Amino acid sequence: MKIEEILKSTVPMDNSKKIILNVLYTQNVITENFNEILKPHEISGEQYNVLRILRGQKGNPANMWTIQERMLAKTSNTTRLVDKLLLKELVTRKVCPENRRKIEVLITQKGLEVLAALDPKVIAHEQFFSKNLNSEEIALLNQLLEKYRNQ
Amino acid sequence: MKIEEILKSTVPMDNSKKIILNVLYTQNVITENFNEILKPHEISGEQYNVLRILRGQKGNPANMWTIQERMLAKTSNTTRLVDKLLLKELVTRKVCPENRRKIEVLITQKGLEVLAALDPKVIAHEQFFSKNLNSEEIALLNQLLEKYRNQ
DNA sequence: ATTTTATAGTTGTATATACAAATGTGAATT
DNA sequence: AATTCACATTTGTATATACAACTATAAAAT
Repeated sequence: MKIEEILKSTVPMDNSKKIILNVLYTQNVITENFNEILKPHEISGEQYNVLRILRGQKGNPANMWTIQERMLAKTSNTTRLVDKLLLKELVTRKVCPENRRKIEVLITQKGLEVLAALDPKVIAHEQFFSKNLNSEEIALLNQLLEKYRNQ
Repeated sequence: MKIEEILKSTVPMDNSKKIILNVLYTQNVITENFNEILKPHEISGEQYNVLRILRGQKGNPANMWTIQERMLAKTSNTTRLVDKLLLKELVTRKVCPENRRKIEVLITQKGLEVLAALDPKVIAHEQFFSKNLNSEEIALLNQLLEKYRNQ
């Protein structure tokens, strides 16, 4: 459905405005859908994001700054996100012995199992949304988004 | 910048996953930039959204449901958003005389003035992001996003 | 007329987010 | 060695969001 119909706009919209609304609305649709997938596993989207970053470390610990810079929303409070994951025993944290200001965060076996259970659902989620586009269109959409935000 | 560089991904990513990350990240960039514009006017993005809907009513009152269905994020608590706008005297609310369950919300002169002050900044914001695309690419990006989320 | 069902909005509560200030540690300067 | 500066993370606090339960009103059914 076109964005004007969704938002029941009565006046015609500039294409530049439409992109903003389309990006914001598409993000909402994706996020709501993804939250449904996460709900039975009792983790939030941001917590999932942290777990993915930690798995990507392949056994190396990540400190708070490393996690922060790899996250989508840089404004998140990483300390508290890690606190929540710690309570669920999905990560461990300890002070770095070389530099006691730093914290070493690692994903646990339990954390890896949660991700493994989610993996097929996440792939299905990604493909669900792109199934209406052919591979050229998918590549083109990525290029246009990257070009769009390149200031 | 490409999304893999931004998120410092070490492994190559599927294009379907990239779209998700590109949409989420682009939304973050747009929203952060827009919040900077709103900050001096002391309203949030959601509050701005409600004011725009009310101005679009052209003098007709909007009830809570009408506001809700025209908002980007349908999960927002419209009552409390309107409460905040009421405190700032940007809207009025009264019980609908025909159906006392309904609430009639109207934008005030002060609300219209806030929007009027923001209008040029909002247009500049929209055009700032699309300046790297030509008009065909802008139209194409809208089409692809609409096709993408069409399930 | 009374009860049931549907509609419209509000409130409670728990959790999340935003942003600034504070804390603790290490490195550099005097 | 003491002071200053930079770095890494945490904490406080105010605001926002999510979701369910609740209240009030209207319409429909008995």
